[in-house]
Amino acid sequence: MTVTSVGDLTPSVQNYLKAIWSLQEWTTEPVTASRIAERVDLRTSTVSGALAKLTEQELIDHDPYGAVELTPAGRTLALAMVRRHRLIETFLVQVLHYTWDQVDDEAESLEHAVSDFMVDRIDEVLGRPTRDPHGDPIPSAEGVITMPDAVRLTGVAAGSTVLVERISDRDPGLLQHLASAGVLPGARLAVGEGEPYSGAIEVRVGDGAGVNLGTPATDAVFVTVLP
Amino acid sequence: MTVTSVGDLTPSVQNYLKAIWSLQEWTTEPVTASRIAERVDLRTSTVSGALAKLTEQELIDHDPYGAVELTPAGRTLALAMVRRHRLIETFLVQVLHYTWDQVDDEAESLEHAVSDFMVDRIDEVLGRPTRDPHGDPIPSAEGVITMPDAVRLTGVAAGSTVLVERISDRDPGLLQHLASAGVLPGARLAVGEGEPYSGAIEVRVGDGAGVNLGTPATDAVFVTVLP
DNA sequence: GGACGAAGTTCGGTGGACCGAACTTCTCTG
DNA sequence: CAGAGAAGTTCGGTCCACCGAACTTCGTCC
Repeated sequence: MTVTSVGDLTPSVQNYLKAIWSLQEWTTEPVTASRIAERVDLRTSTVSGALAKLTEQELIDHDPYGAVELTPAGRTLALAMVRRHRLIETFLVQVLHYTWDQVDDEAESLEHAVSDFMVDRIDEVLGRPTRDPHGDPIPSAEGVITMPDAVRLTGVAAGSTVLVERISDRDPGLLQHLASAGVLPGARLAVGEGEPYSGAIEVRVGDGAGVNLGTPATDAVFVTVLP
Repeated sequence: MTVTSVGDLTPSVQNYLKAIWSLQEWTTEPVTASRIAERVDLRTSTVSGALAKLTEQELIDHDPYGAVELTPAGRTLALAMVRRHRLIETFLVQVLHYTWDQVDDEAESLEHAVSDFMVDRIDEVLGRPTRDPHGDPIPSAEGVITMPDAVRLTGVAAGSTVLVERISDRDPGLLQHLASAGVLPGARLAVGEGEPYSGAIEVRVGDGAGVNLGTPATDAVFVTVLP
């Protein structure tokens, strides 16, 4: 009795799967119960119980005290949730004129309520987009996702010119700050030195003025280095 | 500690309030526990318990074995849910190109997930509509609703010309049938005789061909009689 | 006015999702 | 290599929403 549609899952299960997938989207750090708990904002005791059920439903592999991994079935469902989330975000921005720092919360609740039919309609109306407003890739209806090979701005050498691929943070304040500085997906940045030992980087957007970005910000910005 | 926003209510409470309001939108029949149960598709024992809680929250007036009535606070919240529902339906039709028989189920789940902010955005994008795709009036953000004074097609005398104001049914099959016959809000109908004692009515839409409508259909169609 | 059936209520029980507190396991460090 | 602290698990308990079965109330009709 394998689950085939994400609509058959409870909202809570949908959330766990998406959280687990997200936690390993951009790193290879093992996914642990406490990291999941932090992500979904629940106690570890709650998560621990949930992991047992997910294991039983064969959506994850998890041996006690060990790391969590999605099974193929779990991954497929998680990607369906990620697809929902990112399509909804894109829709909110393009059709309802949300700003990109407003979409996450709204998408978080809508993603559990929309039907597969509606997801497809949204996809169609938007012209089957491949990136969401943060630059994140949108999985296809078949569950295929192609990750841009981007690096964190934090590690980029001074003097480089880079293209912003995606902004990973969910904090609206930081997103607003980056947006007002012009650091958006698709922007071209000239990377300079920061104040020595400050951990900050000086960045010029297009041909505009320079901005100083500290590590919280540079960690959130993923770029490809241009030749 | 009076509730002010519909978002503070549980989905279940939201449903009860909307159901109670809907049950007295077009009739003055007393709203009873069993009618509510039928509407929300739950057992009367469940509804009975729920009514006790709603009473305690001062959203309804209900003395045991008696009829149910919304308090002013309950009515305001119910109207907010009706507003959500009808705006979402309109949005699904106009923006996502749903047909009018597809919108009800989708709106039913979305209405619990959207934020007040999103409701307002939808309202704005649609140009602050006053009727939904079925012709039902949409309450304003302030909770004002103006009912068209329409009558059921069932009672209209042969020979009249009428304007379709609204279609009240939620059965997709009936809605499709009426739509394909051209019986839509805004349509002009010439009402004729039906087969004697059949309970049916012959109706001509615009200048098209005639259709026979039985009572299930004519009961669902609300019209104003033109001079 | 009494009895019957329909409508409504009460009550015990279920399942999901969550919590805090107590306990176990793991890991790292002295 | 022992033990402390962090991470993870277990367990009892809560709340919500629902159900079925048993019971009560109401209206009506003979």
